[in-house]
Amino acid sequence: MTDLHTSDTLDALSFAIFRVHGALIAMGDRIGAPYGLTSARWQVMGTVQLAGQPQTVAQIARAMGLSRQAVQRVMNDLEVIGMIEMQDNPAHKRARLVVNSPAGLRAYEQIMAEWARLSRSLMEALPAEKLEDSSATLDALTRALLALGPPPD
Amino acid sequence: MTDLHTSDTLDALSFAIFRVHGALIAMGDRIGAPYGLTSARWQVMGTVQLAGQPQTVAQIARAMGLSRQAVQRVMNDLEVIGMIEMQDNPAHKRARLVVNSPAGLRAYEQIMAEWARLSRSLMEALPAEKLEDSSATLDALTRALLALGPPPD
DNA sequence: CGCACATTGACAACATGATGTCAAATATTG
DNA sequence: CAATATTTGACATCATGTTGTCAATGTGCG
Repeated sequence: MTDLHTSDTLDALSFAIFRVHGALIAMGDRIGAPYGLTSARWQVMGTVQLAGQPQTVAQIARAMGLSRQAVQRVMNDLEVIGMIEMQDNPAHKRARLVVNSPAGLRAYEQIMAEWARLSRSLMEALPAEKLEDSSATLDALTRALLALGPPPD
Repeated sequence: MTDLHTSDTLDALSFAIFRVHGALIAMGDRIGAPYGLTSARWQVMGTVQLAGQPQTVAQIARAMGLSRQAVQRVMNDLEVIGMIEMQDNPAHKRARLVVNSPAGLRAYEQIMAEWARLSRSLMEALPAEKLEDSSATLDALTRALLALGPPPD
């Protein structure tokens, strides 16, 4: 009857992406809550940690694929609650460098430990191969979407 | 050295989900823009349309996996710009029924036509089978996440 | 029937992200 | 070296989503 080779599959995948995105954010908020952190906040801290050295806000934003301003605001909040610290940048008077504070690092590590526990639970039900295939497919879709409509800035 | 069977794959998939979610939203905003609509707005309209009959805001929210309040606000905006209309609900004095207005339906259909065009482009580069597999995997992940931490409300 | 319970719309406060603008700092180029 | 372009932080505005609360409306059960 209807043409099963057109957009139905992509519609379904889009729906699935929206739903799983929401579920991931909710889970991230839950495991960060005991430390006063949210998904957005500890993801930023994770990007700082992953870099291995102090980063500027703009560098972190690029690594996360977010706007500079969005990361800047989260970072300001994190500094207020003492989770990160700003260091002077010898190479740039305005662009200070972000590092996780000792307290921030402790919180982040506990969150990562909890996330690792949850990951193991989740992966008991989901074959690693399927997750890897999905990653590859979603990345390909992302590239195709960006190719059709490049983001500004 | 490190255990490659733990959370790395899920970490990578999570990143991929965040990125593709952002790219989908951006694309949806682009194709809705000529009609004064955004991703969120025409997705709500699409959910109304898909239902096949007038829906309450709460029904639409449940179908989309969003909070009642988020959908309500978007719906109010859509009513202001004449894209949807509210009908009295004989079964409930407060919970009026939403339908797409003639103008709203025209806009939605044009957006869907454009989305179908884009879908076909995208699917030329992405095998339908991989998209279907991803949908299934993401849905399984969503269910597993919800099982670990049921959403409130 | 009548009362506890769930659903619903309305409103408020907040978190997150995008976008736009400006001035300062830095990089590039002629 | 000097003019121009880019990068960056700061600030504002807006769209979207969450959570919480309240009163109005329905539902179901004794």
